[in-house]
Amino acid sequence: MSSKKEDLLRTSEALFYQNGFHAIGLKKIVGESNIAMMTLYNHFASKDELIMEVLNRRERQYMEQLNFAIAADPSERKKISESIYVRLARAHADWMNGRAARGCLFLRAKEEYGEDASHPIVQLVDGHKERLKAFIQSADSERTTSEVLQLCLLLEGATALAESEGPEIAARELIAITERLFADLQ
Amino acid sequence: MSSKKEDLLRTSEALFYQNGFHAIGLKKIVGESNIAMMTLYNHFASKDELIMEVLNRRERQYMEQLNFAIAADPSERKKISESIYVRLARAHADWMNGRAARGCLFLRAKEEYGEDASHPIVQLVDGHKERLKAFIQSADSERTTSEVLQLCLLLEGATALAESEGPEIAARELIAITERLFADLQ
DNA sequence: GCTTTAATAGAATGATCGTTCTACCTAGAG
DNA sequence: CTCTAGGTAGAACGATCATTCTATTAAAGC
Repeated sequence: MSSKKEDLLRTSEALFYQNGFHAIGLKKIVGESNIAMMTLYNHFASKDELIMEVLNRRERQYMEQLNFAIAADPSERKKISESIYVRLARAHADWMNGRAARGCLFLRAKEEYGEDASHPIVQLVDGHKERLKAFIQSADSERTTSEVLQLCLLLEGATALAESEGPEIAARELIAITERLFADLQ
Repeated sequence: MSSKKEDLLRTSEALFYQNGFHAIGLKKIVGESNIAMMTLYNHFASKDELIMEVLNRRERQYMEQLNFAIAADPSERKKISESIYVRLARAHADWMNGRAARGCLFLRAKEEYGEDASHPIVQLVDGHKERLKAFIQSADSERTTSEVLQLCLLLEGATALAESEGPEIAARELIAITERLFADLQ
């Protein structure tokens, strides 16, 4: 991938997250990305398509982080017995900790473009949430559908709480709750 | 209060919640409100001030609902022993159940106007979250600060989960978690 | 009846929006 | 050297934004 396109995507994600999708203009985005307007339109047909690529990239990175967390790590014997849900919560906490706390970028996209449910951005977000549920379900098949939804509720709640309390506090409470609710089964 | 102003505030809240603050224009708002543009500017100095009045109204209504839930109801003897946190969770579930599921309007406002932290809208939202914490703390003084934050996390999580799963499912899981975590103390 | 107040429709303003166009430049491949 | 592909700056487009102005109307208080 062109390094210009890389710059554009990274900068776009930061600016969308910081300002919102409608609030930020393409002029500011290409300015901060140090590219020309036509370079953006050479890579993406429209602002909507840029947004969707940003979201797809972000989903890939987030899922990678969750996936890494549940992949067995032989060097960490004592944590191996930790429940899978607690490990997922820790991975989500790690995700939050390095970043600005401005909510879930996917939900924010759905909120801004959701006036009609058939909008491609909305469908992308709905797909993301479905894939996340399916991933959690498959990560621990012993858990019920209700437990899957409860972990989703906790992860979303931590992301939202971080917006007012900061990521560290939100992460701490997320892990505390997850440990009480989803301690190891055996 | 003028009935035109009432109409305007009610319509504005619905449109802001449905579309987002930047995404909806004042032309559409006055159109749907059946008022003239100058009537809006007769009541509010700017769009920002309209937004802040909408948010203040919403906070008043939400807090009223929470307050009603913990006020002792002598006709409901069997529920009187229910923990205060569970009753707050039920009140939040009731709040969600009648409404469209588009997240927390306060956090959305902060997300859209939060590029600088001194923006009046951001300060209003921060104040709202602080007041909510203080209310929960004072509603059950036996609980620790950490437990206050945990209930906040659950309420925020339910609001977010409702955006993908619907309010009924989110409400059900919120109450299930709250009952497990915060059953009555005695 | 007269005055004041609030509301009206609609145009105007200047800014910014997403998108497109033009004309020029640069670097690497053949 | 020449060709090509991708990048450049900057203007232009029509649409929409928040805000203001104008001129008119309807109702209520004295």
